[in-house]
Amino acid sequence: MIKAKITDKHNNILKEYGIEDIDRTSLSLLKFESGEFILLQGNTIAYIFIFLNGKAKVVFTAANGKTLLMAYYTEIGLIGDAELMGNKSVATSSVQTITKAECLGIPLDIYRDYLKTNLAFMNAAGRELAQKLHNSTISNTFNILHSLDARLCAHIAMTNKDGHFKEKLTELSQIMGSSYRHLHRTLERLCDDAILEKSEKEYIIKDIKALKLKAQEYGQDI
Amino acid sequence: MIKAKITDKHNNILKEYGIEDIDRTSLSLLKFESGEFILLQGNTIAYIFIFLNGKAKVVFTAANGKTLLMAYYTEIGLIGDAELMGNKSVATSSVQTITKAECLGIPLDIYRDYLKTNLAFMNAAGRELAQKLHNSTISNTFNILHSLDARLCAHIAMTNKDGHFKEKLTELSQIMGSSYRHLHRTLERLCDDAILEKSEKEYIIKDIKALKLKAQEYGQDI
DNA sequence: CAATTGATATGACATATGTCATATTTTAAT
DNA sequence: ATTAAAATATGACATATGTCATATCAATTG
Repeated sequence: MIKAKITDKHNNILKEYGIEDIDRTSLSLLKFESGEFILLQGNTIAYIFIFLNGKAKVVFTAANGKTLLMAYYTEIGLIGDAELMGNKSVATSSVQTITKAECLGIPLDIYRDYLKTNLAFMNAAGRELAQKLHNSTISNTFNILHSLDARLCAHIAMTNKDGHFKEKLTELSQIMGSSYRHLHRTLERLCDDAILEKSEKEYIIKDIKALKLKAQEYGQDI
Repeated sequence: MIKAKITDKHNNILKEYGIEDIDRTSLSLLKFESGEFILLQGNTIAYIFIFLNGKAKVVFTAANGKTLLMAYYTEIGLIGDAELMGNKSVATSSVQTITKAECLGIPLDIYRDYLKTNLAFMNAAGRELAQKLHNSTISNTFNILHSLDARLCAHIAMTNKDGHFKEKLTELSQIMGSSYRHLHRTLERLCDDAILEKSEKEYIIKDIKALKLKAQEYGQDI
């Protein structure tokens, strides 16, 4: 992750969150490579982030050590808001980029009190938190009602990089909450159905329409 | 549901939410019988509620019409906060009592703006919303990692009324996201294992320890 | 290069869960 | 009380998913 200076084009974003009068020199534009962690569950949170662009996944590590996929960031949104609002100093989940991504970082040592006494910000953060709760509900519903097949298709569609799908399957089975064996079987079937095609080192998405159809109305983001 | 007047003993609760200076005569103490709906998904929300006592379940109706169990209210907490914070005028889920329950009702036509410009309330509501999101995450994780058996035990333990378990099984299978057939099989097995016992019209909880053990760390409430 | 480890691949079998059919019982309506 | 509708109960079978064993392949290290 490298730090850069924020520019005037970020002004309207800050304004959306009601924090346009914040000191620009105390903010950072953070550029993450694919695979980097923006938040790591259990670690102290030093910044609240405004996710700007790219894609990231939210994963939660359960008490038994299993790590599960919870949500994605694909649009502008807050990271760390749940912890700020909940008065938690450590991250309650992890956020890991799956493409290059950019965030604005707002240092909490300076601005925690400012944010929590800023009505416009509290309203914006509350609105996002409500949306995240709703997304979590939708996701929960989807998980209960659908098979790995559908969840996997949703994941592949979401993480789609120009028609290629390449992830470490051992890890993927973990975050999808399935066994490696079953994940592999399910991928095999998607190949049999000509939705995917296996090449040497990755899967090619051959039928994105069918993929999205199987993923159905799994319309969660952020 | 019957309305009653609030009393001085509610003052400290109002204070916890930073709304102790609200006009008492505009508030109602609402008493619900078991099975009544405090919120009905899709209906306009006229009040934000402070759940005081009793037990209630949060259920969500998906696009396909299936209704699923999301959470419980067992302690003091807000109902309708997600909609208020998310600027939704209609309920995004339903809340139905499973015992007698009491709520304070704060009429939104009068107090919506007041609440959203009240920093203490916004902080309290934000804190609760963050907690609900976290509970939803825990619940989601539990659902992915565990079988109906464990989820059912958690539900029976949660709704336990002095050792008796009596619910409409067709409806229960719906909200647990399982088929009736499988729910019945699972209850049968709990009887085989002497955790439940079937009597004429209900199940008796014979081994609450074993029940809670199977339900594991499903520690979600509100 | 050999050896070890992690990742991928696959068969065999067990358990979880869904679907369908169908019978019985209970509840509600006439 | 009679009938219709809803709820309960259960068998049979199919599909989803997990566990275990094992083989191959790739990457890493000494």
